Amino acid sequence: MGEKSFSRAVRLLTPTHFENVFSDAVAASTPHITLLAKKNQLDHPRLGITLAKKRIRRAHERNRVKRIVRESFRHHLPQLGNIDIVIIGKSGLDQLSNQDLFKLLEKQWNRISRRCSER
RNA sequence: GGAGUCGGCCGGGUAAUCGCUGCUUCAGCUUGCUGAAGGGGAGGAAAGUCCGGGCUCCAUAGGGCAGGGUGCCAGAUAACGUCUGGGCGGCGUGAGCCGACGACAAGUGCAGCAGAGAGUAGACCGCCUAAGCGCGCAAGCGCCGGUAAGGGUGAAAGGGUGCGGUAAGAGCGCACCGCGCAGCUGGUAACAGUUUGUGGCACGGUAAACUCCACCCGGAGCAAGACCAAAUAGGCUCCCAUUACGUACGGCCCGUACGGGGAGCGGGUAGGUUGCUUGAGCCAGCGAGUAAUUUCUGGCCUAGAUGAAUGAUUACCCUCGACAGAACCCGGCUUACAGGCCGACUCCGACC
Repeated sequence: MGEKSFSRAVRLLTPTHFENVFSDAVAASTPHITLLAKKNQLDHPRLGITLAKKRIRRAHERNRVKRIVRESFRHHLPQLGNIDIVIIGKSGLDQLSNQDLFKLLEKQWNRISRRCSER
C-alpha cells in the first residue's frame, strides 16, 4: 500500500462501524463541521463522512465536499495514527470554497489527533 | 444590415504530479490478494418522479360492479397523457404559435350584482287606443287591454337588414343573409362544400358540476427477486450414555420426565455474492412513407459504484466556464441552464 493511497481499508464501511464511533467518541466542533473520533485496534486511521441531504441540498455539492474531505484525509494520513474519524457536515458547508475547506480540515486533523492521544 | 420564427448540435482545452474504480494482458505467491503496463470511467437535462413499457415476485376459471385514467380524426410505437399528419377554433403583417377540442334537442343541478324580466321569457320608461265599456256636445280622459320597434340594466335580453303589414307592433308575411334537419358531393375519418329539399327559426351558458357515451387499467417494486452463510440462541432426526447429581411427582423406595455427549438436517441474523449492464442499443447506407417511423445490409461495444468511484493541486491558453451528479434499464413529458455554432424560413430597410 502506498503511503498516500485511499483504499477500502481506510474507510468505515458499514453502519456498525459508524455506530461504534458514535457510541463513545471524542468530539471537535466548528461552525461548519463536527468531527467524532475514537481509537481503533488497527495500525492505521479510518474515515467516514456523513452529509445529510437536509443540510446540503444538492447532490453535486455533497459530492464535492466528500471529495475534498477524502483528499485532505489522504494527505494527512500518516500523521493521524490509529483512530476512526467520522465527519458530519452542517448547514452552510457547501458555501465554502475548495481552498477554505482544505484550510479548515488541516487544522481539525491536528486538533482531533492531539485530543485522542491525550485521552 | 436590423427584428423575429422553427429545427439540430456543443456544454472549456492541454500538460505535469498525487489519488479512486471496473476491464484486459503479464509477473509473484499464502489461489484471492499484491505489483506492473495498457485502456475505459456522469448528463442534456443524470433532476422533478408526472405518465408509459420491459424485468422480478405475488395474485388470478370467466365475466361484471366499484374506483382511476384518457377524450376532434387518422397514423406511428413495446406502450403512452408522447410523437407525426390532418380537421376545427383563436392569436400574429408573416415565418409560425396556442387549444382537456366528445355529449347540455337522456336526466339532475348551478349562475353574485344590476335589472320589469335570466330560460315554460319579460310590460319599468316608452309606443298604441282599432274592437268593448264608462264620462263628455266634442276634442279627449279613464277602464279593459294590445305591443318586444326604441330607451335603460347586464358578461349574456331568445336571429340580422330591408320592404310589406298594423291602432301600434311582431317571422305575422316576403326577399336576401344566417341557422337547424334531411339529401347529395369530396374525404379512411374528423370535417368541408352545396346552384338541392325542408322548417319561420331556435336548440342560451356551464360537464377541471353530478352525469352519459367510447376506449384503457390486477398489485407491489431492484430495499423487486435469487444464492452462499459465520458467532450466539433456539428447532427437528438419529446414535451413545443412562452411572452419579439436581429439579418435578411422592411420606419414602422403585419409576417416569427434563437437564448430558456426538453426528446430521432445515430455517435464518450480521456479512457477502448475484440481479448489473448487449439493449424496443448506437452509427452509416440503400429502400418504403407527406411525416412520426420502419424493412434490409454492414459496422461498433460506449460508466457500473455499493458509507457508494469518475477527483485534487499547479502551470499555460481562450470566448474566463451556467444548470447541475448515474444507483435495474429504456421511451416521453416538465422544469433549470453562462455562452457558442450550423441550417431553413419570415418581416422591414438600404444598395445594385
